[in-house]
Amino acid sequence: MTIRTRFAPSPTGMLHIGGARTALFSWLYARHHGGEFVLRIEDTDRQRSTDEATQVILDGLKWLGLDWDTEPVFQASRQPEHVRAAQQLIDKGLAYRCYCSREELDTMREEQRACGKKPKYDGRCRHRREHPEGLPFVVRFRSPDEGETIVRDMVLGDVVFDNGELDDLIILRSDGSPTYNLAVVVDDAAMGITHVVRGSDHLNNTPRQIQLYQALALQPPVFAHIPLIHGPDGAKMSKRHGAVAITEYREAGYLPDAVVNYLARLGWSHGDEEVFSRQQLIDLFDLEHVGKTASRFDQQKLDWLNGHYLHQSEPSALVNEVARLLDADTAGGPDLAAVIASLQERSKNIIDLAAGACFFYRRPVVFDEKALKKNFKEGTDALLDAFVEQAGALDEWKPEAIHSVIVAVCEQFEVGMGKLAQPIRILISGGPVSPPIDVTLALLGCQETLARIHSGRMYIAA
RNA sequence: GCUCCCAUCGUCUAGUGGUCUAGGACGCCGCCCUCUCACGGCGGAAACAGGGGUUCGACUCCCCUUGGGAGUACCA
Repeated sequence: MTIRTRFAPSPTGMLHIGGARTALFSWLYARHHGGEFVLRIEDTDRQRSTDEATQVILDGLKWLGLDWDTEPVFQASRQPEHVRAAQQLIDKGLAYRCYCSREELDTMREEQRACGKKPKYDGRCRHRREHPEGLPFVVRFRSPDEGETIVRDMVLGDVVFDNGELDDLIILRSDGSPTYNLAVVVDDAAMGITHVVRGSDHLNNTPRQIQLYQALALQPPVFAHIPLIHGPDGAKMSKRHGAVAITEYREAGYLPDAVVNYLARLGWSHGDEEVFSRQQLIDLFDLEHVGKTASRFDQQKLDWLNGHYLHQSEPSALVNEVARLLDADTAGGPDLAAVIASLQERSKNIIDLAAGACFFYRRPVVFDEKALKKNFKEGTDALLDAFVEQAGALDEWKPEAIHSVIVAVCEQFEVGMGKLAQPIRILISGGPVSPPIDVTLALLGCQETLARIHSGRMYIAA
């Protein structure tokens, strides 16, 4: 049997890190087993679904590299199927029309809550015979009163629910549209989904869905409820709790491979290992090693992993993203890939890279006051004069040659390299931080270096 | 409130009755390297929530307590 998993987000909110991990685990499970991974947009709530959210889901998955196998299914388009299933249940006497108003239901629940009981529909329309003309109604599933329903979960093991706890849920709204539990069952069955991997916030729905599978005489899939990712405060990820659209991570300078690796390790593990390529993840991933405990989102570890992947990247592979986030025109300046190479090991994301690259393409207009004060002392001018003279006479403007000049000048004046390197660095970049000074100057070019040193000294003197 | 889930360093986790004086990673602290910032190297502090059982022996199995989380919609 071919394994087929799906990711079924609702486009009512942005796809965040939690949803992205659910998609990742689902995708990994399918890819590991050589199966298929499909996408279904659960847009049956027409009021709250937005095209923007749908776009974030699609863009986010593409960015992460989680490819899906067939055209995405928009659930709303399958409404006729859902209605047909509901009718089938009515015909079998397993569903019925309920004419209770929202107000009536609200009061009922309030009363139950007041008595300390779990709010449940009491089934007052179950045995109603007459069908009043023109009165709005919903369709409810007649759920069994006796016995228990067992969810056999690949992550959590067997979870037993007492059927008495489950009330008659609405499967068709008064406008005739299907609700989640009906649609998800009908569609998962129709799409041939073999394994449902989803967040454990859905665990409580699962016994209801299993009952629907049984009522519709359909084969239920295997379930795997993965623990949720909580925000740094320990609460569920939501718009309110620091949940950021997954696409924001791209803007913040993260690499998709790093995000994927981080997300995979949140809940899943493989011994002591931390770093996994995409292919290793596909080869090694399994549901057996997914833990049961919820985890917190740890930005620092993501940052570390991102740095790791950034350091390992080919500079040329980073050019486009850096250019996209760089606030300067690179035309006429040093080769961006070479600049990136010089900056890589001291950056942990694309934003750092872009920020560090900026001065290569734009002359500094202001100079860091603190750095100036700290590094420009009495002897500095003499050092700079000597450097300018000797560097200007160089036949070859290469790091080694530049390095030799700096060393020679410092030896001549019997001072450490920092006495000269720092003033130069500040003059050419505006601040006290850059790649190694010889590499930086080589990249900048002889003419530009000397021009900046000159104009910088003029500015400071003024 | 009720139902369900969960419980190892601050965080992510390894650990499936003895190999645990509990391992790794991030972060943190110290040292080294050093032209800045980083990278890197070395070292360190840091956890089995509590209480009962079961067992010759519990981090590992069972129960209770406590703590955390989810659900409880004509949302998904």
